[in-house]
Amino acid sequence: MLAWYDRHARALPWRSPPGTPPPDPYRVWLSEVMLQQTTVAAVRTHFARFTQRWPTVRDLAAAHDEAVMTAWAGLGYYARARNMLACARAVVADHGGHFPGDEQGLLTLPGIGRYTAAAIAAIAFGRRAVVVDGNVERVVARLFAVETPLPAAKPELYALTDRITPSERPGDFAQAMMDLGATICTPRNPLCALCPLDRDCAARASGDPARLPRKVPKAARPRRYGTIFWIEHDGAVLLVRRPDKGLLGGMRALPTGPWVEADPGLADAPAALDWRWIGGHVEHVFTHFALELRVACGLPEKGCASQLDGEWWPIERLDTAGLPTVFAKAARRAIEGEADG
DNA sequence: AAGTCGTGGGA
DNA sequence: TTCCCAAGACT
Repeated sequence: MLAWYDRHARALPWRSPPGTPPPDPYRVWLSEVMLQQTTVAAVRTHFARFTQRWPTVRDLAAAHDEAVMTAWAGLGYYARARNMLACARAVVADHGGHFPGDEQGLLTLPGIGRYTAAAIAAIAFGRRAVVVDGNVERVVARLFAVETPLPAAKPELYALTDRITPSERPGDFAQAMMDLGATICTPRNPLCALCPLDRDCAARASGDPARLPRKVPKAARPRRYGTIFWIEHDGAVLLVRRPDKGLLGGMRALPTGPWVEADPGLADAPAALDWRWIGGHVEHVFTHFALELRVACGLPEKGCASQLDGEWWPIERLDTAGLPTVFAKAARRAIEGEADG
């Protein structure tokens, strides 16, 4: 694996080349948190934005919550941003501005679980650690032809990964396994002819490696309905801040009621206005439900507008508000809908 | 310990 | 279109 990695490692902004000294732990940590359940392509821009604006963990710890949440907007899983900020502040307050170098210490920090602690320990500190992400699970399930379906197979896959993890260059080994999973041992149509583990792979020998890992079927995704309230006054639109806990927690948002099983219409309107429906609707898919939104447009009088709770944000600069994608879609729909009449 | 938590891209 | 998936953590 290490020989393969020396030749085929992906060059990524948060990495050092194979066999060279490890990168700054701050950059390793930042990239690992961003990469949780998120594609490399999506992380690139946000990683550059964060490291340019906050070059050290002390800079990030001193940042305003709002600035960090805005910079994170669009990446998804917003609890990561809140945990990331809490983690940076804990590193400064409790660890003198230096990340702990061992898994046990890393695990005590917010947003760092078993995978991330192992990855940081191996990649940033050269510690031997068992690094198991989705890629590694797939590679190892095939290598040993593990028939147990996920997620029940996780302990078994962890033990098998432990067995093949070397003490030398543990960070490069972990990244090699992940690169292999991302580029060769892919979920569908693995490129076995290019794989350095070709002759050792039990699934390859069986003739149908893509069959593994087995997985338990997922439940169907329910559909929910909601209304977005586009409240416009004097070239600005009313934005609110969502509560810290729960879906899209802590993010700036357009006013909306609960998202429920049947179309709520104007039931949760934040004010008694002469609402006008924008044509069409907005479709957005979350992890565990699909959402269908209609947009209601209201134009308050001056006296009424000043009483509404929230921020009046200039519509021309709405792209700087740090809206999660679902609200950015709704805003687009509202602006287009108004233009259509 | 199953459910919660985003988003965009590829097949 | 629809489904699946991507360097998981937290409760």
